[in-house]
Amino acid sequence: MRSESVAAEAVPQNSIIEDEWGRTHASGVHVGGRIVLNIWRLMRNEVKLNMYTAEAVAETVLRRKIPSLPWKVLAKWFESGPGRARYRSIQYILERAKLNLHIMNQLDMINRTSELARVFGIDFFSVLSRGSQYRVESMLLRLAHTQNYLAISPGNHQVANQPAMECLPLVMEPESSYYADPVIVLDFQSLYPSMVIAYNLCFCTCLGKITPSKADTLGVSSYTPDTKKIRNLIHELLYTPNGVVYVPSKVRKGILPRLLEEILSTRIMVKQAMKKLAPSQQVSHRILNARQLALKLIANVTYGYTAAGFSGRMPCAELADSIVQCGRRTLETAISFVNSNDKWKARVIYGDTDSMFVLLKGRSLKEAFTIGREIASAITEMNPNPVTLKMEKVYYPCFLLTKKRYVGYSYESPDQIKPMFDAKGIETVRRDTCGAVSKTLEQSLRIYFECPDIDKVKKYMQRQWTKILSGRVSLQDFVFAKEVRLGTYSARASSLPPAAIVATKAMRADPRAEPRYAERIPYIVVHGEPGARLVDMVVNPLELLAINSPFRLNDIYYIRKQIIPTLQRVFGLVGADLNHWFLEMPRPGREAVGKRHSLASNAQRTRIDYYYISKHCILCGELVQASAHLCQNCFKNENAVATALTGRTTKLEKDIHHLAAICRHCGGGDWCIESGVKCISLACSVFYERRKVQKELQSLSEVGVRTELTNVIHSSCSEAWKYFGHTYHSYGLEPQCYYISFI
DNA sequence: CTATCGGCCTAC
DNA sequence: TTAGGTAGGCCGATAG
Repeated sequence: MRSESVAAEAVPQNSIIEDEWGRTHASGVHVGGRIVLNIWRLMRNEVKLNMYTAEAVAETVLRRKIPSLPWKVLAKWFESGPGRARYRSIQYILERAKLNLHIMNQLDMINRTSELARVFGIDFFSVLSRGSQYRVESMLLRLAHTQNYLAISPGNHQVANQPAMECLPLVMEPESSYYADPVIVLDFQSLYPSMVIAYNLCFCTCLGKITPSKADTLGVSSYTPDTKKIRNLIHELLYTPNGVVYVPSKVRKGILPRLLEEILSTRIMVKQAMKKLAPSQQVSHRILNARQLALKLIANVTYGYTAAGFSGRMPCAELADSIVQCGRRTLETAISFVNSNDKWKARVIYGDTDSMFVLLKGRSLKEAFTIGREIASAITEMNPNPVTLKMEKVYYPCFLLTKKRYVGYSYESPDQIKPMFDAKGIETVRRDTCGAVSKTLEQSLRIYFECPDIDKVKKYMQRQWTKILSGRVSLQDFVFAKEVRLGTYSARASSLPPAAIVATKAMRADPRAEPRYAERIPYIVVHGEPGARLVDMVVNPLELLAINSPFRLNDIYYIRKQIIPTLQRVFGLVGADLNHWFLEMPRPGREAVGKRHSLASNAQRTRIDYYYISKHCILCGELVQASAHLCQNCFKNENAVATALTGRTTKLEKDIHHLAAICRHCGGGDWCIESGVKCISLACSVFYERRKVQKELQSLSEVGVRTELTNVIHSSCSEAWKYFGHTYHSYGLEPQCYYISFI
């Protein structure tokens, strides 16, 4: 999203000094007396997307497709003088400007931001422009004043010299496996705020470390505890597992516990108020929901404030350690309680910071819910207020892969009929893989969860690989998009990351293509010369989508480096060997001619695929030599060729007509001032489909007149065909469509 | 082939 | 002047 201002007039940009912070945080547009919102930056926090172009945001937020026209086309239209074309170019820009308002409206940004401002007690723009420390301080300071505390902030050197934090949250190493039995997931609700309240942990209740170390500091200030006095009173004090002592609340109630108590109890009140609302009171419901979310947010970042060692204004390592260590002890106690309680015959198989995964071997879903509730209330009972263990869900079945990575079918109540597909940390929820990986992974997991028969997964995957190898796929599923931060990359590294390579290449052609800091730049992997590194094989998707592109999708890279390793990590746990599945797979075109290949020759074939450009006969799908359109058999049968070509061409022309009609309606405008649709939105599936059909049509039109010539020349130069486009040109041939793909 | 590092993204 | 944290997995590249 390039134009993001909600501003009438902008001062020249060079009058503002753009420093590092401005580059990474500001909007780039400054208007006196106005608040300028960078909607692109706002959207990054609002919705989780692969790319944040206006088209992508409009599609998810507004459920509306909008066109993306190249600047070149717009400029040409505008310069064509008064008339329909110029009108269209202006209308296009106006539509984009209005889009900003629609998006802001749809997401209720202004009201929600205002609500945050009210809850935290800060001004509107600070909600968006400043960090969470500011919010915590705002609330903390206000409360501290009522208790007659005076706030004095430490200096930079004091913050820098504070002792390092020593305590770590508990992250269990899971028993990586497939679990066919119910696994209940229990969470401590707001664990860290609960610890602060339950144990009265605060800056103002901390007496320091009782086990004397070299420390003559507490947090950022110099302080030496009177250990003798403290030891004498130890039975009246609170002693946390990291060796720090706090006064109990009856002696002095801490500011932090008081603040968090108010936040949590207010949140409960707000949630109760929400339940009482009539269905017609939607506006009030939205406001109350925004309010309770704001309260949850502030409760959760309060711990971060005490632990903000790098950037913090008032961190306290001992306090932060106490919070972490109390939390850890709470979880560890709960885990060993479950493990040692024979009546449940349960075993904790994983836990992270505040959560517990409990395996109930041989039990039913219903029994799991009963036992889960028993465990939750038993452990809540064991702990001081307001510590609460809640049964979140039951996985049935699930895979635990590694720390922070798991996936399962989840049930939130015993009467739930249809389970939810719930994945954490794996490729289905990550944005550093492409659609081909996340979709095949999710689908094969669903297949396996529905019926744990690995053969079904195998069949499914082999079908997908066949589709990929024969090009019957949308290139949209092969686009990676990763954040690029130019200027932050290590000078010692041999090359930039792939997305940065593509970005800098675009900047060489046009300096205005410089990406925003942390903009997600799309790229796609194409075939390269033998031994090429990944960074040598990445291009802008538009380069591959161009009608006369010399590039070919590196299907083997996607299968062998992306899809297989990802699925292997999951299904390897149930004995699958994905590489073997791939090698024994019937190859595209092979079935058609009834040939069977041994494993060895398939392995060899795979290597050849990797190094040499090959493609498929447009009629039977048989693998053919680079840029030949037909296999030998089809080539010989002239009549069949003529009939097939005519039929295929007619169908494709119908397809392209249909697709163009969709594109004409997109955005409510007719963009066909010239012939052909000009939109190049990488967020739009229709664009990929349109290019695919166009490419095939073009090569079909060529095949009739060029077949003979192409076959002759290419049988003689196939050895030289190693350096894709370059060699091709040296033979005086127009680069044709290499990406023919259908069966 | 293994160890290590930089980069990216996620869980909590 | 601005700026919550740590743990942790995995890819790709390079050095040994």
